[in-house]
Amino acid sequence: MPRTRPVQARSRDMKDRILTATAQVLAERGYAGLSTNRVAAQAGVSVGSLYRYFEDRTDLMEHLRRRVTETVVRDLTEAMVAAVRREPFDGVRHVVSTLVDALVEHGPVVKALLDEVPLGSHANALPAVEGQLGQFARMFVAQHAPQLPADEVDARVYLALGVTLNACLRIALERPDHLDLDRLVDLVTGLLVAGLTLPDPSG
Amino acid sequence: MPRTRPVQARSRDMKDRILTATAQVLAERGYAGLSTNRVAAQAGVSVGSLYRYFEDRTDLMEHLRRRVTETVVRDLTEAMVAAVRREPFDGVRHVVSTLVDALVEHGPVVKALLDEVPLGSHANALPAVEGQLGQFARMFVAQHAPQLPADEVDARVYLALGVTLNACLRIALERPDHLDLDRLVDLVTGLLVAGLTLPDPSG
Amino acid sequence: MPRTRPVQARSRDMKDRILTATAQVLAERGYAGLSTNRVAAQAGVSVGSLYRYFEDRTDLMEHLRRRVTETVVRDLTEAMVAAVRREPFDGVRHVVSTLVDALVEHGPVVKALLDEVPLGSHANALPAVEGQLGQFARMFVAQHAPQLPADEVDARVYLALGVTLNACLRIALERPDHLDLDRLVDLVTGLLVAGLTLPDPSG
Amino acid sequence: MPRTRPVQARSRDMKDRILTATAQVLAERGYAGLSTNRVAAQAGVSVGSLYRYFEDRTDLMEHLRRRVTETVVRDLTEAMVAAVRREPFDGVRHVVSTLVDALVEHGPVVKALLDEVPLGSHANALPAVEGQLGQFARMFVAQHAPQLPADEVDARVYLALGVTLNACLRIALERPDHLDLDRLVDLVTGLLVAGLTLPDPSG
DNA sequence: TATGAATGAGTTTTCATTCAT
DNA sequence: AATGAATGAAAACTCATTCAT
Repeated sequence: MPRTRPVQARSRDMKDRILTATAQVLAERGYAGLSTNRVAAQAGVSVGSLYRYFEDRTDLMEHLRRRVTETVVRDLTEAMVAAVRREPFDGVRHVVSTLVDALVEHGPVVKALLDEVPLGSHANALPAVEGQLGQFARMFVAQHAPQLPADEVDARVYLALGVTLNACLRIALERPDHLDLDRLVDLVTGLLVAGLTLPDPSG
Repeated sequence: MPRTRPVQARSRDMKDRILTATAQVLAERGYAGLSTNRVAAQAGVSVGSLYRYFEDRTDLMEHLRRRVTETVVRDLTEAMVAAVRREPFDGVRHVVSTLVDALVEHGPVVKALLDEVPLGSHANALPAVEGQLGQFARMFVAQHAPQLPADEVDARVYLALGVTLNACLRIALERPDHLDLDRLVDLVTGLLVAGLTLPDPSG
Repeated sequence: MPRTRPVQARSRDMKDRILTATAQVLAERGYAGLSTNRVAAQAGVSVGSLYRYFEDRTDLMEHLRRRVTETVVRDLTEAMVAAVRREPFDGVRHVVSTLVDALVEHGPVVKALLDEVPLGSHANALPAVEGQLGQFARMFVAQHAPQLPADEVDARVYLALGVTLNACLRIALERPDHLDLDRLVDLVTGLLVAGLTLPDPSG
Repeated sequence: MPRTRPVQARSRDMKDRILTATAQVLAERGYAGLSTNRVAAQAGVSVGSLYRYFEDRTDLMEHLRRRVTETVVRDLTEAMVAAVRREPFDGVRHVVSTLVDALVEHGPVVKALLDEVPLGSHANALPAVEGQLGQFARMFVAQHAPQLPADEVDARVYLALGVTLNACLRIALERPDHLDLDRLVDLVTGLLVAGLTLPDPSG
């Protein structure tokens, strides 16, 4: 019976520990208050170790992004599977609602990720999430508005992604108390469905 | 005939020069690469001068934001005035299109402004713009969907703002070449109109 | 009748104005809060002018010191003249009391002067005052302890100066409320008289 | 046999090195010429390191003060213990002499410490020393002038402290060559004894 | 592998001083 | 003479990154 686990496992532990610490520091002191030294301290690990497991401050953020993304994508995938068995509106609503929940859960980290992205529009702060959503949108269009030409679909999906992700972020991270979360989710759902399926408004 | 312009004019020049330099640095090296020294150098001015004209790094950003905001709001206001004389869809489209154009014009600065805001969703990086848009949305609802209850209006406007601003940002700053700008503007317009006027989807 | 006063007079006015402003700034914001720009502003004068009338920050302080010194020395001289007509103890007490009063009057400026002096012991922050006191001490010794040898007198005067000036500063600037000013002045007087006249303690 | 000393020892070395460098810079360029960068350079250490070992510029000065204070207080305590076994005058003289010696040893640092204190009278630049002296003065009064009322004792001790400390500083740091150190110590001793024990001069 | 002391370039900000007008 | 905009050296402090142990 080995007293030590295989190297890869321990390495995974360290990475996880450091990523978790990063998320904590982010939650407690914001992106501006993040420093590699602080992360290492929070993880109960030396800075040196942090640099053994991550190239770089950038690399660290990249991994954290990946980690969050993976969870959200997993949730989203599940929701998408469940969605196909429901009525169109209910299905979309389920996906939107799942996304909002996932974003709420990772609130501070997501915020930090957004701040870290040096781009104006933050839709692609979570590129994988966006990809997953895109897939869903395409499926939805194929099923409920099959008559749309390919480039029209591209344009609509492009917008729908940004709109949905941004709306969900707003709802998850900034919703004023007097607005009902469920109602907002309803509205986003309606918007998304309309945006994807409405006949060409300019036609 | 005086060889020197009045003090106030020169002072305005300096402020402008520094703000312009800030925008340039922002465009070239991003918000992370911005420093008071760099701005001063770019403006061909001493750091000391920068601090004569601006309280603070914060103050500098605030002024820059104001500068951009003012232009955009001015354009927007004009567009809103013109909009009331048109058909609903055309009016909205005009407003959206104007917003996109204004954002294109100030691209890099807007990006930097967005990055500077430590919030996840960047809808309110340009609060005045958002306010102006909100006003427009409320007017539109009052005119075309007067039957909606007050809190429903609140929720729809809240979402519409985020959605529109975000969509316009995406279009202005990140649009992939293969997507047609005008088509995207059409879509956003459609989305906005639908979002604001569609009968209660859950009802 | 000339509308303008002679140059020298106006120059004196400016100097005075600036020195007064310096004292004010000192009183309001302490030595650390003093800056040439601030002084100029307070005087309602440009920095340029300040540098026309004073070489230097140092020069400015030097002049301020001189100004305070002169007032204190004037008061002290008067007191000394009055002192010779009194009983020894009363005379000394009058001088000490006058010194304390003068220091109280110029409190903040004196403090700043002390802080500005790069020497540990502050006895000679006000060299002229010290000189004046020294003269008085020597007269007093000559009259009341004529038997002391010259070098003994030197030593006693040297100490008496420091002791007296320091004690008066303490009394004027730092006296805790529960200690009676008059009583402290009595004690200093006693100390001074004793220090100057007591027979050689080691002898 | 370990080639490296334990961490704590090395850490102590660094602190010491930096404090020593601080004292050197102080001695060479005065308090005004002190800067964290300069200290680090003098210590042959990076600024970063300085900030690893000291919170702050303030913290650095505080530690330096503590360091000096501790030595002086230690010497003083020893002297006080020895003093009780001697004749009154001899005992006091021993204490005074010890104080002067200690101040001579730490000359430049003490000067800087005095300059750092933003107060006019510098008696309490070394609060612990003053405290220690105060204790001694009270003991002395209790033993040799027990008839004095409490508030009179307060006033006398208050003055005695300032006077003694200031006189010792003068002797240690500024004594002109032609005055004999021992003679001055005698005089201060006499003054101190007289000041503490003389019957009420105003009575 | 892990550690964490050490580094030093870089940041924001202040202020004495100059000089063109 | 007077002005005050402009200067730029210098200060305190931070933090990503390295490397000897």
